[in-house]
Amino acid sequence: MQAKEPRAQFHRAPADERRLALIDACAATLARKGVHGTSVREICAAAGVSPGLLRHYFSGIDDLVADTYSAIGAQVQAALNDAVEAADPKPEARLIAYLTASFAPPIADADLLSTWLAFWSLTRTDAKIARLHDEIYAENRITLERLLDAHAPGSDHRLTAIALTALVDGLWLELSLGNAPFTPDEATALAERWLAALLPS
Amino acid sequence: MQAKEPRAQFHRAPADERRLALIDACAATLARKGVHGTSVREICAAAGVSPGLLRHYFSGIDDLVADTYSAIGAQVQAALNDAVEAADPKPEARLIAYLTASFAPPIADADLLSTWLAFWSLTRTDAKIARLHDEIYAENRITLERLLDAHAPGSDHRLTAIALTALVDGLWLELSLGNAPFTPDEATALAERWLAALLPS
DNA sequence: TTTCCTGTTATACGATTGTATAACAAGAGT
DNA sequence: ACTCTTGTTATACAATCGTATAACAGGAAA
Repeated sequence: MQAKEPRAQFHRAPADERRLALIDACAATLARKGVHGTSVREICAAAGVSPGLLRHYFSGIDDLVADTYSAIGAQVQAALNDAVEAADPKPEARLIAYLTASFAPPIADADLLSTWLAFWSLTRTDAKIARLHDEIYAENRITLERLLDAHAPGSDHRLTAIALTALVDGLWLELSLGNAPFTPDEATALAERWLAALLPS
Repeated sequence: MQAKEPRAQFHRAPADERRLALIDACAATLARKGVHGTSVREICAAAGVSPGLLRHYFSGIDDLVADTYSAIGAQVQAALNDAVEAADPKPEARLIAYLTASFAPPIADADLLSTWLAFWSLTRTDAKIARLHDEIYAENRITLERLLDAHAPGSDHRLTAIALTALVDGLWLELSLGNAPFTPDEATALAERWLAALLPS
């Protein structure tokens, strides 16, 4: 004799809010459980919602993951821009703020890296994710080139921006992966030193 | 009426050979199908072997993935060392060869990156993988520091090695992800230029 | 208070997952 | 030619996957 379970109580949320909750839950699950452990049921459990609801807001789990990439990418850009605006208005200070923001929260974060790795690995198999990647990185590069130009006008900063992006990404990666053989402060010092060496003012 | 399938022919391979075949198949599957698409059956199909055989050589799929990380890590180190030995014996040439080998095959390779991303993402969830990561990166850093010391003896190259590793990793990453806004030659030129700027000879 | 829309839950489905088990056969040793 | 070990296949299993469907109930509108 099975006692029939009473249907769980629930709250009707505005569409935007629920979509966002699912996106957050997706990012959190990607971070904590990895690609392998991220399933519809796991995401919905993290969002405190029944498994079926995912497909009421997204056409499928792949669609949700893509939207999560979009959202996280925008969050990162926003955090970087915030760091720039919070800095001393001198072009050099703004530039350094942009570069070194990656070595402090919320950018230097193990959870963020984990989700980011998931997106990178999907780049090969998912065309939509690949397009998002190109967009996000192009925007990042343009922003950096603009800051470089404000600091040292006139010359072409394409390759400098590429190299600085690579340096920052590499440092951010090891830092967020954990057990890095250097501190965030050392990473910041490195970025400043390399910038000075390559852009004599 | 189902006609009984005749049992497939098979070849009895030496243990080492079959283990290696499974490891290669695991790497290839990780690269082509991503973490999500890498299953016991998929790996064994790639190895041309029945699904059950995996557990005759490995305690499970996680064990195989860890061994694959070991093997791929060793292959990468070997390729880097080969590049160094093939270079002009001058310390500077050896150092540059080590740094720029990442921008040419077999290191700059989309498949290699895909498997590497899988390993990175497992770092969070799998303790064995995390330990392997630390070992591989420590070895890489020590090698680089040694090459730096041969080129410019006396000073402490810890932070220089860290920064160069980050730069190279970042460039390698974008290059192998595809659609990079720079060529392998430009990456090589960048590494040389930055090295010269930071290590005046 | 009642109605009614629809956001939400619950359940079911076939496909696929990792692993366990037993039958088979390849090929070396005799 | 025969035996015997064991590498290999085939099959089965419970668990979990993504998705489809229908019943339920929250809560704004009337």
